[in-house]
Amino acid sequence: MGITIRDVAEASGVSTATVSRALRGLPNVDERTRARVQRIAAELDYVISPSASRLASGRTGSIAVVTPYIARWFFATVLSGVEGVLHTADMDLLLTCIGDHSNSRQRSPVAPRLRRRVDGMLIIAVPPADPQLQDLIALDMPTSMIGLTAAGVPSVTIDDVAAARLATQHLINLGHTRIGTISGSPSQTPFTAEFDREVGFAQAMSEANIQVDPMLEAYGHFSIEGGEAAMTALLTQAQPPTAVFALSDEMAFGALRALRAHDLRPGKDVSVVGVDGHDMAEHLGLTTVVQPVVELGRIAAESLLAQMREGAVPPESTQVATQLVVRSSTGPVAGHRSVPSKDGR
Amino acid sequence: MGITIRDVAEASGVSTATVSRALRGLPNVDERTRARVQRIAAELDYVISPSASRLASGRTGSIAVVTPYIARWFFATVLSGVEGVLHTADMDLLLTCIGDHSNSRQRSPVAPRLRRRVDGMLIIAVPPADPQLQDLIALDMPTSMIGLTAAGVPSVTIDDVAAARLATQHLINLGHTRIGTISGSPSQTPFTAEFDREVGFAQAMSEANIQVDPMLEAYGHFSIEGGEAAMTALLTQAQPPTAVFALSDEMAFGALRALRAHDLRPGKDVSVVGVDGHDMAEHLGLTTVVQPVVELGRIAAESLLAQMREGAVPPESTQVATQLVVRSSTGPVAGHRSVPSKDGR
DNA sequence: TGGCACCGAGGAATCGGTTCACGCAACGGC
DNA sequence: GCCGTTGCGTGAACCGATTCCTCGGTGCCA
Repeated sequence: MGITIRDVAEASGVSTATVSRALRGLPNVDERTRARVQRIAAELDYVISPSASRLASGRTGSIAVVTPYIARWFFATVLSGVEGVLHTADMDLLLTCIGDHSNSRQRSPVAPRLRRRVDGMLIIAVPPADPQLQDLIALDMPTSMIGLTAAGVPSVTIDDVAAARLATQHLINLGHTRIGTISGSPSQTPFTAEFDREVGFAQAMSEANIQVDPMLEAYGHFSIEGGEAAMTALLTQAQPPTAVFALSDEMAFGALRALRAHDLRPGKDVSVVGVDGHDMAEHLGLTTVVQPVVELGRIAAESLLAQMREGAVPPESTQVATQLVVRSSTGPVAGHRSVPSKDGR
Repeated sequence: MGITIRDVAEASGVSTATVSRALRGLPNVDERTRARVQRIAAELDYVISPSASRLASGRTGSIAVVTPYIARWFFATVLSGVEGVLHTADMDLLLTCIGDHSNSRQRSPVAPRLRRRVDGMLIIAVPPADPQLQDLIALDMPTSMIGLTAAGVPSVTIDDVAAARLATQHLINLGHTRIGTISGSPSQTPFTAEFDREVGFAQAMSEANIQVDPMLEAYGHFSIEGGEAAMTALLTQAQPPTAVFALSDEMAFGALRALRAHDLRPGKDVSVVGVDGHDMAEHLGLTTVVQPVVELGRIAAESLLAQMREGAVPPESTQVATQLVVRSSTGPVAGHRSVPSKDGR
């Protein structure tokens, strides 16, 4: 029922070898012959069989995207950037969710499923400690990572340390000194970003000679609910912070909600800054350090394709610039006259 | 360099035919033989070549997911449900973004790319008028649709008419009569859901003998910004509505924001209800009709797999129940004593 | 004019499984 | 004792491209 290359070859009066070369734009085909073959293939509505092509050539023409979550904003947004590039490059995108640590046992390991099945891999922000990560890297195929670094693997990230410093310095510039943090979780396997953002915060604080008060550190597990609970915990202290740095926008959203529940005005009574540039940040008036998430996906995909094309390994890592966007959730500490800020770029 | 089935056959002292059957759990293999083959395959770290298997069997073991958006909440959430099922069924998930109407010209048509490449298709809420949709259906392969119906194709949806009625009746029960709507757009290619939700609204209004005021209809293009603009337009009328039904949660978010900008309290001065059950709805206190989005994806994927397994076509369409969740964004109209509501289920 | 490089093209081996058609042995029923 | 099953297996023909090797012809240069 399917038209094969042989049908096209017969109809064009050439060999299958020539048809193959003609349709793929390879050299050693007369342009008139090529045109004829293309026309006849179109007339016959011929579609190449990917399976046969893959078997014969050894190339699969597909890329696996491995991610711990699909529906979460950051991951879905990166994915859309990746998809655009792969679509244009005419590559198949195999989506594989590795699951987070909590349910990864229920999921069959993904590495074996990828062997012989794809030509390359894109890995999105899998926690470095995830046991599956090593298996993936051990597959030893062209790979590019997003929001995650590993020795010997090209990656695309933002400078999380710098981003956190930017956010923290913004609060400091506004006169805040009692600055709380909402980070992920003390024990669980952290994302790379989590660790770096904590470092950036500490750096900014120490540069400004402000002592970090361990009482002002709360954990929000990178979720909205977690952020809300963390902020509530901070607010109910004897000496609550005047400003809070949330390691992610989603936790910052929760923090804003907690403020409202306590009848406190964001940016007036308590300032909140996040990191990510979540879609909703604008609509909630959240000051945040924006990272170009779609771009992250695009760049990583391009880098992977380049890697596969040449064999010349691209630069180990790319870092993408971030930008502080000030909105209403941050403001000067009561009684402080703000220094005209030159944040962002 | 790769281990082939022949290597396994030699090492086990059987033919490749037997190895093939043994590893795939087919009958006509002695259990002792099967165990031995499995052990040796494992020892050799043998991985079947999907390309060869596909070519020989004619089955690809993969499913295409076709969607207009990847990063938007509804689509990403459906996708995560789909992925879970396909992962468990050991099927490859080929992600293809068809693009929305505005940029679909830049994108190469997806239908030809899918031919001979997948065993089935899942189509997520593509607007029925999208020209690509016909090409996809014409591929004539097992298909299941989500949030979209078409003659002869099994689909999974919510009852959008009922959902809209539920939302509208809730407002009516609270005593509102001047009820505005924020729908998508008057001219553009609508989603199925858009049309049905408008119908449901009209039904509920006419059942309650309330005249629909065409001045109270605004367009929000299913985006937050659009919803904000639409609500602003409604508020600046001579006789603004006391309640607004937004056809999607995202537009409702924009509406809430517009309220805040006008110093109006949601649920007190103006009530807002949405449809979707967006993650953020809870955190913004939005009353909404919740649809089980992950479930939608799961059911559709299961239905597709069933369709492929048997050949017995499953029921044309599944409709999933929705639930009204009342939060703070809706409240009785000023001076009205609410009837104890029995909404939702 | 002989030699050489190059272009366009064909023949056929190959990729690595799947599956059809059949072979062989043991077994049970009559 | 013969025959039809049933259970296990094998051999070999595909599946539909890709690609290496070969080959005739042509134009160019010495």
